Formats: sequence, C-alpha cells, structure tokens
Amino acid sequence: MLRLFDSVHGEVRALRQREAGRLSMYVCGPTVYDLPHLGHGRFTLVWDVARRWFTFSGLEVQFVSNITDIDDNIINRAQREESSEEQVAALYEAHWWDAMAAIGVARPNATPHATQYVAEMVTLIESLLASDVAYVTSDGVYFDVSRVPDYGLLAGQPLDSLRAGARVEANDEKRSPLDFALWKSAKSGEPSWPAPFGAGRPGWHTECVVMSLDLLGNGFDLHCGGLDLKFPHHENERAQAVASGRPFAQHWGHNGWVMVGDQKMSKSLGNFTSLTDLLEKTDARAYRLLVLRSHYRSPIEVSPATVADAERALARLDALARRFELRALGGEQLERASDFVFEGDASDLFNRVSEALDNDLDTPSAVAMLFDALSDANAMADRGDANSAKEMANAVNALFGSMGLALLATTNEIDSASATLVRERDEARALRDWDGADRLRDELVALGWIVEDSSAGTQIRRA
RNA sequence: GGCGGCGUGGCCGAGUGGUUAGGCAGGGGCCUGCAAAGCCCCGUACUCCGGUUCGAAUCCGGACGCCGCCUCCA
Repeated sequence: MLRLFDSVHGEVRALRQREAGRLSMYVCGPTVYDLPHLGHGRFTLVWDVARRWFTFSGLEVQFVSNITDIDDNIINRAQREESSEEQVAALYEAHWWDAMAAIGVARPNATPHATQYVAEMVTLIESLLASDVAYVTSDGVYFDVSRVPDYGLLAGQPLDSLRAGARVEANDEKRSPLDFALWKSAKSGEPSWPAPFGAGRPGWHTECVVMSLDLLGNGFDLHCGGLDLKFPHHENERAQAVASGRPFAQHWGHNGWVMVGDQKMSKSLGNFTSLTDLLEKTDARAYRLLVLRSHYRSPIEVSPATVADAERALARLDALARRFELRALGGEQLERASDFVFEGDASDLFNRVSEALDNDLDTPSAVAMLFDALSDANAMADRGDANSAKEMANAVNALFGSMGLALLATTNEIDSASATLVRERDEARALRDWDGADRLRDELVALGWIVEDSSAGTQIRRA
C-alpha cells in the first residue's frame, strides 16, 4: 500500500485515490522571474520521482504544475530591465523548461499559467466578497482569515498563536496582520486586469487554488510543494477553498530545503546557486542521485563536495550499464513495472525496493538496496553466472529508471587517430610489448580518453 | 513568545530496541603484464547526563548546541 507523510496529520498515512487507479496531483510551480536555483531543482526532482514511482506502481497519474507568470518579482524585474512583464516571464519560463529537461524532470500533464486564469480568479474573489470572507481596501482585496474556523491547520497552530507571532508589518486597513491579498489594485505602469472590485492583478495565493481545482476538481488527491510553501501559501489556498465550500487537497506533501552551509537557501538570505550553473559543471544525474540518497523531507546539503561524491557514485552505475549494455531509462519516458520482468533474486529486489518506496518514498533505502544489487550483479558475472547477473543488472536499471535515474553506457565517436592508437596498442599488447602499450595508453589519455582493458581488447571512452 | 525539526564513523547520509544501511574517501587482498573496472575483507559512530529494559543510536526525562516556520521563498 502506498503511504506518504501528510503534513496536515503530521504522520505517514495511506495515500488514497479519489478514483481507483488514478491519482490527481498538484505541485506548486515557479514564479518565472529569474534562473531556476537548486531549491527549484530539488522540489521538481522530488515530485518527479514521486510521480514516476506512482506511475511505475500502476497508477494513472494526473500531474499538474503551474507557472506563475505575473507577480511583484516579475514586475520589478521588468522595470529594472526596461522590459515587459511578458518578456521577462517568457524568457525565464524558457530557462525553466531547459533546466527541467536537463535534470530529466518529465513535463507535467498540464502547466496552467496564472495569466490564463484571471477571469476565474475574479469570479472566486467576487464570491468571497459576496459572502463577506473578503473585503476591499484602498490597495486591493483581502481575505479575512478569521472566517475560516480551522485556519492554521497546515501551520499546526491555531490562529491566535499565529497572530501573536506575526511579523507582518501593520496595515491599518487589514483586519488582521494574517489577512492576505487576493487582488492587488492596479498601479500605473503595471499590468492589470479589469474587475468589478477595481482593476488590478491577482495575488499569488489565489492562482493555485483556482487552477488546481479547475484542472483536478474538488477534493483532488495530493498537493505538494516545498516546505516553505506550507505556510502561508498552502494554508491560504486551503482557506479560500474552504471559504468557497469546495473540498480541497486530501493529502499534503512537502519536501525539505536545500541547505547552503548550515543555512536554508532562501530569497531573503540571497545565498543561491542557480541550477543552470550547477548543470554547466556537472552531470545532471548527480543532482538526482544526491536527491535520491537523502529522504525527501530532510534538508540536503548541496556543495561541490557532495555533488562530486554523487558523481563518483554515478560512475559505478554507469560502469554497470557498460558491462551489461543496459538501455538508458528516464527522461520524458515514465516507466511502468508491468513493462519489466523481475524473476528470482530480481523479483525479491523489486519487492523490497517497492516496499521502501511505497513507505513515504524511502529513496535512501531503495538506493542502498540497488547498490547492493549492483554488487551482486557484478559478482554473479565475475563468477560466470551470466544469466542471473544480467537479470539482476536489468532489475537495477529498471528500478533506477522508476525513479528517473538513467544508467548510461556512453558510447563516444572515436576519431580515426584515436582508433589507430587503440589498434596499435592491441598489437603491442599481443606482442607483449608492455612499454609500447603503456606509451600508447598515455597518448590516448592525453587525448582525453579513459582507457580500460577487457577481454575484447582496449576500450576507450571520454573522461 | 508559539510551533516544528535536527545533533550518527574522515565526509555525505539512512536507520521502525537486539544481527553489516548504502555511497564516497582510506587500508588489505584477488584478478590484471601494469593500470582501470570488478569482486572479497577491514576501521572507527551514534552531542552529553540520567532513566526504562535482559538489551537503546532507536523509548522517556533533562542539559547543551544547531536549524527552520509564524514576512517573501521551492
């Protein structure tokens, strides 16, 4: 049975489906005003892995993730760069999808944009105003959190204690410091949309509730995002749904942050590393492996050292892929267990990995098991048990594939000069001319090749 | 002030009371002309102090240290 930590109940519990066999899942996406950073990379990887595992397990997953394409940050950036909000959003959305493709995060089934949903948001705000849950001030429309009896459910604190610690600056027109903007009144030079309660633009918290309910319907199964969205963003989404009388997400999942040193990587601290930068220097799969090796709810340290560590571990996986000529999985393709055959020891592996991943996405355990299995496969092959070895290697590949991690048996174009050196080295070795063979190996290494001997002779691949 | 989390061997990082997590790095061995890859073996751990228990990294209490949320953030 599929079990996942639910932030509302603070415990791991069954992840139920509204419709048998189908899982509806919404993940809060990025605001596109800058390059994606490591935190974006983590949350997209975590929920991509979740989606892939659910799919692998046989569920039909409906995965929706939004793009916030209108927001203060976008407006600020546009003004700073003397550009338009549309241009800023389009540019960084393009960067976003490039980065997603690079880290192998599969496209959502739907990617609603806030600006496409303004009319629906206006309708929601109107109804909240009509029921007096929202009120108009000089700078917009606010939601009155006191009208939602269980406000604070996700925060794990009642309204009073949240209010006591509120750090929001006082605003005379707001009834409570915790009340949040549903609609921000138009300012000159900023994009705005007409509305009965005054032209303006939507607040961040309103778009996700509208888009998720529109695309996934009332009482959809799972709503996910970074831990920092739990409060107030998700709380506020939920509040709007509750106030509208619409059942909202039945299960809430939150992933831990990326740490820089001992601190959370965050906007206010400005201690970002862009995902784009990381990808220029590293095999993108190393980041996925790094994410898989720690639990999704734990903080992870992403540093040159931890990334390099993951890259070296990856080399072991790729060596397996070369040895057994495994087919690369992952990317846009979502695998299904039903497309693979697991027999004997491989079947046992499959069962144990399934149990781990079904239990709150315990990827660290799964990865540990797969590394054990990798050793087993190599040992079997060393022993001459080629069939069992191949079965096990295939299972390892399939199960890493179920988490979107591709094992690569990289093949390189070998130029004729290098090919000649390889041939000469094999000839030298046949003549037991070790000095000559070593010299030719040095030459190949100097050309950027990794040289390995095998029963089939000199093998080279790019370093 | 309220709420929550964390403190594991050289590093990263799991861990559901009892038997090896795993990876990286390091040491020894096998294989190999050498190297690489692969296989086998190996180190030391659980912040501190009490308690419960036959037995605790794991449960309880306390101390110390660290981090986060209650503005923006994935």
